[in-house]
Order: sequence, then C-alpha cells, then structure tokens
Amino acid sequence: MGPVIRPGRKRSEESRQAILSAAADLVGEVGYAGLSIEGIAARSGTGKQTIYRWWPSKADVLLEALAAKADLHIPIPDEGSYPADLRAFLAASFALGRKPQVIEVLRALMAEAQINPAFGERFRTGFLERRREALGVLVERARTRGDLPPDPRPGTVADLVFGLIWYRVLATREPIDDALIDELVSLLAAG
Amino acid sequence: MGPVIRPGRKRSEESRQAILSAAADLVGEVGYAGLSIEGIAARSGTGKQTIYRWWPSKADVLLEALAAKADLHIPIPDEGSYPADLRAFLAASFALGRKPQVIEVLRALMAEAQINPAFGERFRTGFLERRREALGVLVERARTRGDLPPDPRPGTVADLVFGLIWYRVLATREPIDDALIDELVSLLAAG
DNA sequence: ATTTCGAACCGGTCCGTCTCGGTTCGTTTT
DNA sequence: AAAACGAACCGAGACGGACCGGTTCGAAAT
Repeated sequence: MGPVIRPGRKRSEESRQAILSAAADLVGEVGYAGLSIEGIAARSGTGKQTIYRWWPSKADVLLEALAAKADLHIPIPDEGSYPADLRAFLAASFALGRKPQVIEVLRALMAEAQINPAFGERFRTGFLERRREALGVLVERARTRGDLPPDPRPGTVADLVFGLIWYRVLATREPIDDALIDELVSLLAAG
Repeated sequence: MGPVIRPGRKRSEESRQAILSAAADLVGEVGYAGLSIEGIAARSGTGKQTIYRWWPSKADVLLEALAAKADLHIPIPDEGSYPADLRAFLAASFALGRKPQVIEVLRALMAEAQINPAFGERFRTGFLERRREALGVLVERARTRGDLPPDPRPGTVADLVFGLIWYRVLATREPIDDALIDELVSLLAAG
C-alpha cells in the first residue's frame, strides 16, 4: 500500500552542483551580506525557483556547499592515549579551518543561526552537536581507561574546547593554527 | 588653535532617549530580524534622519540601548582570594544576562558583528575586549599573589571563561545561571 | 503524464539619501 | 538690551534602489 508515485523529471544533479559551487564562489567574493539567492541563480545559470525548491534559505545552501566542498567526516581517532587522541581529533577538525574562506562561511552560518531560528535549529543539531558528541565519545573512552578524572558535568571538556575555538573565530579572530592545538592539548590533557 | 565651533541647535536628549527605549522595546517584541530603523523612528516619534545622524546602524542603537538600560560597569572586585574574586566578577557580569531579552540582544549583536565588519570592530573593542581586559587584571593580580600558576599564554583564562559563556549563549543555549558560575570557579580556581 | 527546468514578473518591505518647513541655539549687529 | 542672522538640529515623508518570497509560464526531460 505504498503511495502511488508517478515518475517525473528527475532532479538535475548538474544544477545542484552548479548552485553549490556558485554559492561557495560568490560568498568568497562579496561576503555573506552581499550574497543573495538571485546572485546565486545568475552565477549558476539556474532559476531562483530551482533554489527555493530545494533549500529553505541561502544559509542552507552554504551549509551544504561547505559539506560538499570539503570532507566533513568527523573522526574519532584511537591512538592509544588521550592526549594523542585529542590531538588527532583537533588536527582533523582544523583541516578545514585553515582556509580563511571557510572560516568566513562558518562565522556567517553561526551568525545566521542566531538570527534565523529555523536554520539555527538545523545548524545546531546537524553541525554543532555532532562535533560535540564525537568529542564526547573520545573523552568518555579516555575516562573509562582511567586517563582522565571524572567530569563535573557531562560535556564539560567538549564545551571548553569548542567554546575556546568559537570564541577565537567570532571574537578575538586569532588564527586557528597548530599553536591552538598545542594549547588545548596541554590545557585539557595535563590536569 | 582650538576647533572652530559652529553654533547650532543642540542635540535633543529627549529624542535620544525615545529612540533608545523604542529600540529596546521593539527588539523584545519583534526580534532583531524584525527590527528596522523605520520601526524605531515610528515608535519613538522621531524621523529616520535623526537616527541616521547619530548612529551608523541599528546594531549601534541597540548596543547603546543595552549600555544605557542596565549598568554595564565592569567590576574588578578584590575579595582577598582568587576564587572569591572570580566568583564576584562572574556574578556581577551575569546580573544582566538573567533576562532572556538581554541574551537575545547579545546574540543578535554578536551575529551582527560577524556580518557587518565596521560594527564588528566597534563591538569587539568597545564591548568584548573590555571584559577580557577586566578579567585579565583580576587574573594577573592573583598570579602575582601566587594564587595561580603562570599562564601558558596571556589571556588564556579569560578566553576559557568567555569562550564557555558565549558558546552556551550561541550554541547550546543552556541558561546562564549560578550553576555555571560554580562550574567555572571550580574549573579554573582549583587547578 | 508528471515533474523539473529556466525565465520573467509581481507586491511588499526596508534601506539610505534627500528635501521640506520649522525650531533652537550661539554669534553678530544695531 | 534687543533684534537679526546663520548653523545645525528637529519631525515627517518622498524617492529610487535592492532584495525577498512567491507565482506563473512554456519548454524539456523522463
């Protein structure tokens, strides 16, 4: 008793790719504020309706473009010790953030998440919380191995890590580099 | 050789107050996205030009409204010990954040700071860095007293504190309450 | 047959600038 | 002292431009 599905024209993968790469290019040229659906449509050679049909907002287009462009796989490394695991996790997570354009997009998406509640929910559950949980798994494993003292509250380590990273990105604008990895590892894996 | 002072009508303090309180009221009713210069002008009974003459953007109006409404004095308490000082600093800093409307405005301003570069510079230097420096003074005093081990990098403590706070506000949306104060104090004043 | 596609076209909102007549000052002249 | 003057302000609103979100169209693909 499945629904009667009448076949129709399939979604154009070509248009999808064109839209995503046009969005990624444009945001690097004109910034997030200067980015518009109309601009994406014009650059990609598609129509506005094609974009509105598949994405709720320009922020969602950018989020998918970010996920498509770079590999957003979240690693949970097992190097044998907590400091090594943490270092490997951070190094893999920062691979993206080396490019200023990616940081620019991340800042814009975090900003949009504050202004647009619906996108905020998608951004939190689909992006932020995934990373938080991945780091949580890593920490929990170290804890059962006895590499780490018990947590005052579940998720404290992850909140400290991502808090410091996002504060750098959003507020102080210091670069995301190897020195930050060293600092985080020494702060959280020493005591 | 002082500046040549041209006579003219003085700035209306009445209009300034009306604009600030109208902005504060409106942002609580329609949210930051729904807030507009035209709306502020209409609600305050002033003209758009009067607003554009004195503030570069609606975010600047809100920032001044926030500073005017609540006392934004940044305390540097001296309770005799580092944990007590830190606790007093956090308690005073969080006094504002108890109201959800204030949090809403802070989130919007941080978002705007990411999108509007000129306002971002003002927000960082005039708001964020002031708090960072205040906490830095407090930490440095504790360090010279020997209450705290030397810092791997200047400002590490402040970055951890404000990173965790802002990450809560922007990402996890957990409340800013006394439990957070306890957590921060035990995390940073114990080791 | 059904759905997607590119394209064109609205109605509406807000921005940022500008203009207008009128008001409040400090300065200058009488 | 009193009046005239000019500068910067005031509220109100018109204006062009940009963009949004949605609709409709014929053509194309399956």
